[in-house]
Amino acid sequence: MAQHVNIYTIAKEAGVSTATVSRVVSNHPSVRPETRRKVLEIVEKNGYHPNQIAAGLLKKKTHTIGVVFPSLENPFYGAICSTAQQYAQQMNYFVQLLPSMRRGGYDSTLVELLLGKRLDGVVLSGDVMPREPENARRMLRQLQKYMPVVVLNPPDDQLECAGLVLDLWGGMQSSVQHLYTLGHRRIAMLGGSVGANEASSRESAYLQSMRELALRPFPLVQADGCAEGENALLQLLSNCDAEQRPTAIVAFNDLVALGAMRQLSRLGLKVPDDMAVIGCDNQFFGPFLTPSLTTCDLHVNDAIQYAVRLLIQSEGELIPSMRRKYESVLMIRESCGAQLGKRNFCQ
Amino acid sequence: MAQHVNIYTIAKEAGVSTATVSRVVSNHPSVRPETRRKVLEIVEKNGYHPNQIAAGLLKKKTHTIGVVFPSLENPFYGAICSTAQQYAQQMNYFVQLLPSMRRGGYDSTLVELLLGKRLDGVVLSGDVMPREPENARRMLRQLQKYMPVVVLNPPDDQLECAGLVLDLWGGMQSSVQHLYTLGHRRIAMLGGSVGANEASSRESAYLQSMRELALRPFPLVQADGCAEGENALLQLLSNCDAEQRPTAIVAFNDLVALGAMRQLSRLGLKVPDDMAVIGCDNQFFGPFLTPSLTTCDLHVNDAIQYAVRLLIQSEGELIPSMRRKYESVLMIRESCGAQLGKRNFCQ
DNA sequence: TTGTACGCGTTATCAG
DNA sequence: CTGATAACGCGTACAA
Repeated sequence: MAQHVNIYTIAKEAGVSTATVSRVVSNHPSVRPETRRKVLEIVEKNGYHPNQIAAGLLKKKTHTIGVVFPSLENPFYGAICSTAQQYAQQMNYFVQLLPSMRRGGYDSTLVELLLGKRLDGVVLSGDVMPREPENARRMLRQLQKYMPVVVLNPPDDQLECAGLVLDLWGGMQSSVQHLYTLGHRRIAMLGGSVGANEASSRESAYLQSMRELALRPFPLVQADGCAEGENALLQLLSNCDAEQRPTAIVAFNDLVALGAMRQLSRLGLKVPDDMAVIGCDNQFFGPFLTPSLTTCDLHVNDAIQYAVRLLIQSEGELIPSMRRKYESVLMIRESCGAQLGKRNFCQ
Repeated sequence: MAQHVNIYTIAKEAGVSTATVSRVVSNHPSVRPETRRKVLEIVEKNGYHPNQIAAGLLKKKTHTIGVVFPSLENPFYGAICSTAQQYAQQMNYFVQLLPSMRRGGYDSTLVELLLGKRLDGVVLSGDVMPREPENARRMLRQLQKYMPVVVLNPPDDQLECAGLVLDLWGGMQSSVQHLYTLGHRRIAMLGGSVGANEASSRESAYLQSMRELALRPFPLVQADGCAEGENALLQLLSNCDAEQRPTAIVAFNDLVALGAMRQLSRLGLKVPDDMAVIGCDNQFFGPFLTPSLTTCDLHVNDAIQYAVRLLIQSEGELIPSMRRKYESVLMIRESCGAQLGKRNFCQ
């Protein structure tokens, strides 16, 4: 495979200095048109492509931001990468995908990795933070010593970082409240990952919301993803007799909701008549299910877009510690049974 | 924000040469244990993180492969990135996301970009190739002069490149054939993007399959994505009277199929009894719809995994021009009405 | 307007 | 086992 020609080759062949070649390829104005033309000709002839690695070494800028996520299997993180990509592109930046190595929290190798890459900034999606607050604090401090960081859903309010906070808590609360308003009294929560921060947030929101409404919460069933959602529903129903079974479920996310709905249809239970379902995330497929899925939009796109903007605008400087909250709004569709205009909301 | 310390600082403070520091941090065996210990101590104390950019400059290796795609909105490309990411990670490589700038084909700036980044290789997903064969050929030649390339679904058999070919043609054919076997005679194709290569492949497969079965093809309706699928179905039905309407549709992909199914349910038409539906792509949500979606698995994951492997194993050398085909298999579920064991296949 | 020369932070080579 | 030094390819003061 052909060797890349470098700036020296071009300079020599064009009979000018490397400085001039550099000026030509970076569109510096102060170069005689004729010289420019000649250099460009040689550049074209030899197929010269300036080495951005070398340039970056000197300029201390990679024009690249990293996005760290636990797994792209989950479309939630896929959407995050997608949004980050789109917005970065507008700003003439690039995105590098950085999976967290260990399931459930990153270790110090990730910090080494990120710092070694000299990225211009990094977005940490919430679930990649270490469990132990002490570790999280230490890693973040180490990282932020050298690199701008934005954390999506920081696990801890005390953590010194720029944190964008999705309202998972409020989303769960509105969902439960909405179902209550529709007349439901036996409301279950379905799914959640063991020990995940967001999960515990949603779970505690569920438990507290139920308590405030003087309702008895159902035991939580772990699940993430469609297949697990299918199983979790079965497990939920097998835990109680038919008379005491929930009349409504709030799923951990839209995937779990989808799995649950599938299982319900298999069992011959109609959504929303026999069982109301509310998801969480507002994934693309929600409006197109039958019945369409009531879910909670977390405005994660806004958050990611802001994250990317913060990182780029920081210009390599530390982003001051702060929190910015994003509102969650319930997207009321059919699966919750709130057929607007057909049914009395407060029956 | 703190400056990164460099290898000189460490060397001086540890009282050794930069060469020794380099050997220590890269685990070179020939260094006295005591020296190593001492250096590591200084490294730890000062928070030294070797600059991979600088290392890459010398080693001419970025440990990064690029994935070029038209848009991450479409989960098909999301899955591609995800798979590439996972497999690259196993081989200790990284993935950089590279959107094609222009809708419908990349221009020469993309080549400049890729070459400038000195990536270790690049996967071009099919739809990013230029329309005009002449341009495609030229860009690919330019790119492959310096960088290993694998093309997913190359638009042209003559194109000199390593091409992984998904069997979109065969997938469409099996779908039509399957519906025919189930007794359908009025089979429509729904969706496709204007001028896209894969699209035209599927479209021509549809037309030819219908011809071979002595059936009259329905006029093609453009669509991609769920929302467009919804509309396309309406358009399809409005083009013919009720007696002549199709009894089965093959969708351009699973997104279009989902949109179509939604619209059908809105119109009160039952899938598969009133209308059989087959998708294409085998997206994650298919098994969990009601009815579950019959679709065509293209083994795109296998292809991408192989692409990444090829690129990494090429070690920077040109990958010989070749074609490797991936089989497509029909995932028969409920939406086509072939309820196995319930209905006679060859009625 | 153009050229010289140095620095960016590593690693590899070669001599000791 | 260790050190000195030359690449790697580019940008940019500074001088001309």
